[in-house]
Amino acid sequence: MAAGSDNAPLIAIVGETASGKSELAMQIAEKFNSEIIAADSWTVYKDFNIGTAKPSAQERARVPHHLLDIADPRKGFSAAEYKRLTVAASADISSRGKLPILVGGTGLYIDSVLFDYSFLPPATPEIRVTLNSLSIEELLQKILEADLDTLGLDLRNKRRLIRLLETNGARATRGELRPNTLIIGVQIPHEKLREQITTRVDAMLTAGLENEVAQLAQKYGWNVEPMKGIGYGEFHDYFNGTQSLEQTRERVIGATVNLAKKQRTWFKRNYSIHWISKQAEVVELVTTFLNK
RNA sequence: GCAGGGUUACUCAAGCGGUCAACGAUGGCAGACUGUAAAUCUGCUGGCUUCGCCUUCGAAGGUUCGAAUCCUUCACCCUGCA
Repeated sequence: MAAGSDNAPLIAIVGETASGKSELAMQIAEKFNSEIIAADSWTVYKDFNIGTAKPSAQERARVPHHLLDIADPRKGFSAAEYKRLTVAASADISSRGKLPILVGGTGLYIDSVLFDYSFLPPATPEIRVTLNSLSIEELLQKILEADLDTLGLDLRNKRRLIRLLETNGARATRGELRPNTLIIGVQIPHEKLREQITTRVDAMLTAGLENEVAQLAQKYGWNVEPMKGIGYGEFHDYFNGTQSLEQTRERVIGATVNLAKKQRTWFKRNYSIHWISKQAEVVELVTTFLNK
């Protein structure tokens, strides 16, 4: 069966960071003979463990997890690669008679799979470097000269302009929601989320986040992509001595809260999500879905 | 007690007679989003019956056609001399 035409049942559990979706997914997975596919742009990187809240070895022993530790921090990663690997993993899980559960908070990655995004060819590094050095005005000038259609494009977002030039004006497309898919959204009150984020950041610090960051900085330097992520980048000033550990902690918490907000905004526009607040509802939803 | 500096919207901070409901930053809210997405970008952020009106720039008076901007007094804070 071609990966793209795989129509076996698929469940996606989405939500803000620290909303409790991972634990929920574990329970559903154990109950329904499933395997989990992480839908997270940071847990794909190997060696970045504590700060990304990556599932532990014990959790992975309880339920098989896919798409973790598959990217080299030095090389970066992309949504297109994510889609390809996830579609394949999902088909593989289904072919073994198990239920794939997509779990995560990276909206673009999730939607790329659920709505069959058609990614355009990747950029060539040399061209990107060149385009990156240009100003927005210069990029617009080039777009004008190439007579590319800018309809609906955010002309103030440099990355979008560069991408338009790279694809020579081609636009990617988005399909309908994948058939036989159940999307569950975990939502909790803002106040409670903030509490859980604080608790989780403190747990990360207790688990040795500082030490992990120090080692990763040593191994990869501060410029690799995942090093700029929440829970890592904030430590740069701390190791420089210009910021206390408490200030670092607060910055990490603040950045996480902001991330949660952005995630909420992304998921809000997806009307196919079944938002739930109690776990009991989920078992019922999944049961009904599978018996259809 | 004398001399000088300060008091601006949630916070920080510009403004120094009209173009000021008041630059900017942070914070907050909302949104966009297809090969960097924990990224990148956008809008709003005194009140309201929102092409306009109302109430603001420590307080109260005053000068002026017109004041956050000038003058007087008062309150509080900081600095130097006592």
